[in-house]
Amino acid sequence: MKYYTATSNGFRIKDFDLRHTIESAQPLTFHADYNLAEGTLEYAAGDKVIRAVCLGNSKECTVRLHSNDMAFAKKEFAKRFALNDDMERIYARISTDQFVVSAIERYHGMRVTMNDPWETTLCFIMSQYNNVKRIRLIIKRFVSEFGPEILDGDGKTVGKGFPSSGDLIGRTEADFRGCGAGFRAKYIKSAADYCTNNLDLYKLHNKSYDKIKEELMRISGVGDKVADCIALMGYGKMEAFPIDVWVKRTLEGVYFDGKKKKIGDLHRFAEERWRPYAGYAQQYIFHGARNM
DNA sequence: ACCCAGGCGGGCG
DNA sequence: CGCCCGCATGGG
Repeated sequence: MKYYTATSNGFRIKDFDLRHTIESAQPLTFHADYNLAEGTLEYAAGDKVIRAVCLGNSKECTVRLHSNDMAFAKKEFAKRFALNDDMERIYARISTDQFVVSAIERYHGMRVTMNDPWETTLCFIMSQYNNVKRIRLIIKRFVSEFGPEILDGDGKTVGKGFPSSGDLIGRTEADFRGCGAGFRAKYIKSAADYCTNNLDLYKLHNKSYDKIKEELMRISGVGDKVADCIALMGYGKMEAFPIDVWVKRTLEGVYFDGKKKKIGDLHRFAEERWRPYAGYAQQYIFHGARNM
């Protein structure tokens, strides 16, 4: 049973909502350009620019892709937007109470995206003690300042790619501060060096959630919460349940009568309640909480 | 003007 | 261990 079908230049997809996915503050959405009125999206992936138009509704929609490498674009889009996720099964599992059910109703079709591990790492280091609007501003500056040029077939520049860790080697903390990274600049510098020379993020995919998190937390500037975000949105580890201020406040308010709980206790609660899709529950709780 | 933002590392008891 | 503090910067 497939939840989407490929067409010559795109997909027909069930239970997919581009808008809610883009607005839910995931790595791709920090640098992609999205036009709500037109339903259009443009983003860089690898050394390509991909454009997409989404028509229809969250139950059933059509995505038309534009790219000079359609095979790559289809593969990238399907992976990035988690088109293989069985949303009916996921919704059935995490619909444990009215709070989650109403969040699913409001944001039906929102996906937990699968992003490049380094892209995810940089984005979430940038997210600490920051707000979504400003994260977007800073990440876009990083792309335009440090990202490699993307060329079309005729050698003309059509955009900038997301800067790899190697692209940041040779840049200084001051360069990153110049983009508005602030006190996070030292973490970015350290992480770029570490991920270029000491830790290959692209060799962790087949490792366990625990092992991946342990490796990620060796990066300066990556703690428990950011590591969970990377495990979830960079490696697709659904047992990851990032607990930020929004999620913590919401869990305490909805499930613990407003009483303060320890992060560890909340992790155990979420794991028990929503496994193996705790990550999806988190994304709906987070997005729901932020929009109240 | 003042306050806060998808936390983290470091220092302290 | 747990707790508390400072941290750069742009927008409300």
